[in-house]
Amino acid sequence: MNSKASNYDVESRVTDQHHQSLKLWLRMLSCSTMIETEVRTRLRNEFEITLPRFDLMAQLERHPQGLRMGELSQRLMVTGGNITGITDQLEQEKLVVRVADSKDRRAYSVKLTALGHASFQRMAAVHEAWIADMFGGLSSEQKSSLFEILAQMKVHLNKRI
Amino acid sequence: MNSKASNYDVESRVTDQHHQSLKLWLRMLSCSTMIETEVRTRLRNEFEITLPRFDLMAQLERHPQGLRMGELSQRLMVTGGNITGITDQLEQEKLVVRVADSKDRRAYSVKLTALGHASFQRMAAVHEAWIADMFGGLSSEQKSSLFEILAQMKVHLNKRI
DNA sequence: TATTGTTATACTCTATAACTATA
DNA sequence: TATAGTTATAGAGTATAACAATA
Repeated sequence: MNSKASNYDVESRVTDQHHQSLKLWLRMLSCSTMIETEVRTRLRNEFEITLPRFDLMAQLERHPQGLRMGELSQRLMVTGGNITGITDQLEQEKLVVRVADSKDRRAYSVKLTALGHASFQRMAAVHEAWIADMFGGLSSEQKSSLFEILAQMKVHLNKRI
Repeated sequence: MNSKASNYDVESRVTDQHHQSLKLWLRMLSCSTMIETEVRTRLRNEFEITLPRFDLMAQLERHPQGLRMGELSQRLMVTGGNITGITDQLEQEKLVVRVADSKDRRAYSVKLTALGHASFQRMAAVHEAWIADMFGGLSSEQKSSLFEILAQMKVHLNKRI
């Protein structure tokens, strides 16, 4: 085997691997975009809520003691100004409240109101059923396998991005 | 086994399945959002192009004979007005041209220019390397497996959405 | 009348940066 | 000074609907 042939093989394998990853990415993007678009549409049509507002409520549901604006900003991965806007809207609809922090007068804790909690429970149950239906084409084993692969993927992404 | 116990088991299995799907979806969304955000940022920083414009060029690269505005609208899954805007920008930069349709004077074919083709080739190679790197944490077998599972997923989604 | 594409407009989501109040 | 949050603004990205030209 001369070096030219060897180099060629290596390069062609690299290119094949590249193509495999690219095709995989396009397929993955297509699936998640379809689901996300559908979820956004249904949330709007059935509950008149946007996805970022739903996500903010989901965070508060998991943290009943409340979260500060800065924490919400980190968790939802958007800058502070946006959290102010989303929180304003939800507060206006009486779904969340800003509670003054007793120790730091610059800060607030945002909490779900009783109405917000009830409202989120109702939406979350329906939302979960939508997702279960959309993933219903996979066997339980396939879902587990997908879950594991994506876990590994995420670890790798956190190193590269 | 009485019917109450039996019902409870069924319900609990349903709920577990629901939770499994929901967790899976959140993980998948997180992975694809991370990749998509990173790709958008890099395209902007390194090539001063947005993702929709890159995607439109990718469609034209695959269809050298050109595509009509309506076809682009379908393929990119956005409404016509947006295609007009993206095409205007790309045409201004001499990357695409509108070619009058000889048979239907209402219609155009949009094609890549020589500059557009060369420019896309350069970007696509770098883009593909980014993706290969981001998926580099998975073995070839895991990628194949992910590819197959997503294929099945997509078939199912096309029935449900 | 129906279709192709354009224009006008508005809304959501996001980031950046200047700002206020407090630490 | 530094930090928590707000305000103001700008720019993607998208949809809807009215419109002109042509079929």
